[in-house]
Amino acid sequence: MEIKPTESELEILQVIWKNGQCTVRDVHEELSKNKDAGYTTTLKLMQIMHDKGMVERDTTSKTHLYKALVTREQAQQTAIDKIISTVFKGSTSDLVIQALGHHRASKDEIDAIKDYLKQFEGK
Amino acid sequence: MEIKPTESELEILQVIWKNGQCTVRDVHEELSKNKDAGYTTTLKLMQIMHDKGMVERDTTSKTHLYKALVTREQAQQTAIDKIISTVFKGSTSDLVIQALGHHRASKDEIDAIKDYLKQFEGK
DNA sequence: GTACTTATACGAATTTCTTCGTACAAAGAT
DNA sequence: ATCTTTGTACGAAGAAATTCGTATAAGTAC
Repeated sequence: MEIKPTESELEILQVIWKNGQCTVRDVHEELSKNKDAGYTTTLKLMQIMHDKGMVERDTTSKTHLYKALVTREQAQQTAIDKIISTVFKGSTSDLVIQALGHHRASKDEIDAIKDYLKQFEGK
Repeated sequence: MEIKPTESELEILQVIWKNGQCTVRDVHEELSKNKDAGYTTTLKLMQIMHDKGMVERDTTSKTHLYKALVTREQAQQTAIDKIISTVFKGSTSDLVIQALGHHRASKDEIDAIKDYLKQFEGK
């Protein structure tokens, strides 16, 4: 099964990922901070996401509760796969170096990466 | 100015980046290997890209020659920016670690990254 | 020169994504 | 009980991206 959230769906997923579970209103309030769209727009999108199997919902009470079925990790993986193949000629290291070059990471982040790389030492 | 090639535009840019310059037919032949679309579809897309200023073309002879105006590096940067903000909560190191985790890089690649990180040593 | 192939131009249909209006049901307030 | 608020459902308009058909001009082969 394909996991390819659209731009708007990703915005919504971010909110759900952060909160664990959300009502349409929760999501809408959050999105309203940065852009303005009508409430029913958010509702409709979330319904479509449900149709696509991206989220599940608890309809016990009138106000439905949504949870993500697509994990952030899955979405990350899909996103990375896509850009590695479309703009990085398949090269992971190109991606890594480009990422580090333009988004100056903090010392902690650099350290985390160095630690991570240590596991490849002996190989 | 915004640089945001669509999915199809990226496929085309890849071919142009690889070859330096291309005719519509060059691009179309290449794309045909992996997907099937009509020749005029590719043509139309390239014309649109030209309208958008993504490519330039030499129309001296009947068969036009296209070159990219958007560089691969620009596209890479745009792509990274986007996924860092949409799925990586703004964390560059998360992206790097996730990338390294799932796309096992070769030893050379790992070394390249380590070298790259050395420049942050003293800081 | 005539027929055939190869190009570009471009309008328009299709598809996908986004946005919104309207209808209506349920819950809450008075 | 009725009015107001808050919620879902859903059709459909709008916008953006993709696809293709047809017209037509420029080369190529004979």
